[in-house]
Amino acid sequence: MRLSRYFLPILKENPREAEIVSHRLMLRAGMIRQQGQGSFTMLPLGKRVLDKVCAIIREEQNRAGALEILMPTIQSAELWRESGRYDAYGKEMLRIKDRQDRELLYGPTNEEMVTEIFRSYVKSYKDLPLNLYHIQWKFRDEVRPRFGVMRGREFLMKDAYTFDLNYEGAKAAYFRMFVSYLRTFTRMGLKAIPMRADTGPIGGDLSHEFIILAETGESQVFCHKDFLSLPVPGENVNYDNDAEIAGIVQEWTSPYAATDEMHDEAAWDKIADGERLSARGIEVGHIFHFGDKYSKPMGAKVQGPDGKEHNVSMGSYGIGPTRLIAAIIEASHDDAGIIWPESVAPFDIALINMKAGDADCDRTCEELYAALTAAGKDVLYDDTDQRPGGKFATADLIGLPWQLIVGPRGVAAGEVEIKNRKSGERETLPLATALQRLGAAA
RNA sequence: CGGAGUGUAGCGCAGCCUGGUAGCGCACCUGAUUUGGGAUCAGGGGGUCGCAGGUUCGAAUCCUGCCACUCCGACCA
Repeated sequence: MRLSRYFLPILKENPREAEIVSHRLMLRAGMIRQQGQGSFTMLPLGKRVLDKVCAIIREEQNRAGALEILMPTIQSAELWRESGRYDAYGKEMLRIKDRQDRELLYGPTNEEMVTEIFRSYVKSYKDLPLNLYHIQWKFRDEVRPRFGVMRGREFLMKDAYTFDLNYEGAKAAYFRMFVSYLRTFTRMGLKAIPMRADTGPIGGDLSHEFIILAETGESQVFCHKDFLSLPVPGENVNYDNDAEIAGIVQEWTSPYAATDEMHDEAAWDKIADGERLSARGIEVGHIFHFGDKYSKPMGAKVQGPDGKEHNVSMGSYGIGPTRLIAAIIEASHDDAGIIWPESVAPFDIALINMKAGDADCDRTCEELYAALTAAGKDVLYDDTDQRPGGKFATADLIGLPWQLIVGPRGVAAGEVEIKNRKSGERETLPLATALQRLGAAA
């Protein structure tokens, strides 16, 4: 992509309304446009990051056996009356009426709808387990939206819903999502720590929040240092092997970890001083087993091997992609701007032409652009006639992992410079070597 | 929903107290000189001063009501 043809409305100054760093940087880097309280347009750069984040989520959901669907945003009040939640859900639910005066709502979540889908097709235990997920916009009329996309009113959400014959099956399904989440967040360059969450009236111990550590996190968290070095399962993890999956979950739930709501001072005190990690965290995912909470009132039953009908045992598993983007920035930035992990960077490389209009610089840049693009790299080519300082500042701000800098002095010597955004290291290299370094055959 | 605050050009702000018809920096357009870490000079365009009433000869400025947004709290992915 040529910057001269791109839409990248960067801001030099901090917008007044943005307090936290991710909100500031997303606005400054031209990723988002606020359209109202807690609602945002994803501009081209932001959309690219969102797509990368969603792609990783999809790959890991699919790998763990979940099947993607897409449910509507507008739901019928009828459905919610079946579960009893139409009245129970508070003012956060946006209730609307259509022209026939039918009562509708903009979905804050989809348990009822997915349960309705399930019950109308699935009648036998032989069709289980089943895991359906979707990535869809949700609306919650939050009392107080804040922190940019971190707590919006309209936000994108990945929700998976599992259906199993009994608790044992549901637990295995829960574990698969647990492991899938470990892989998902790791692939985004995040260290996510699963922490026991409050299960409320449902009870049990099958609810975890996945928290990433960031200085600006909204909640206080406590955990054992061991989490920082626990191995994350690789691509070859076998989701069909319940014992293997359970073993991983066992390993990841053994050390102490709790948010301040679930904090247990007694257990905390037993950990040696040097082993404790007390930090701020951001919740990026939440998994929850809720048994027959919806299947029972809504009649989602299957016939078991015993010939009897069983209410299916369910769970739901959320990840907020829009929130994740902000969380990644909170965890990875410096004074100059964002530092994208390679897996979610909107482009892989910023190709900077230091002197657009100079025949040698232009030609060299075109060659590099063509070679890198041919090698499958996403390149943002700064072909504008801005001054070098401005180009560097922009490149640092939008945080692409690599900068490939082409200036008249280097070009005359057959050399270009590459800079790693994260480490700040720069190297002057012959063209061919630079290409190799950036993953394109020379 | 309680408390605090802010709305003046695309962004950041001054002007308001003490009323006289709007200004600064950045950004934008034209031209010239520049070009390795946010250039310089000259010229130029852009504003129903959040909205609606009121006071006044005259309102960005004073008064009333409303709206929007931000921050703190209770709540939440």
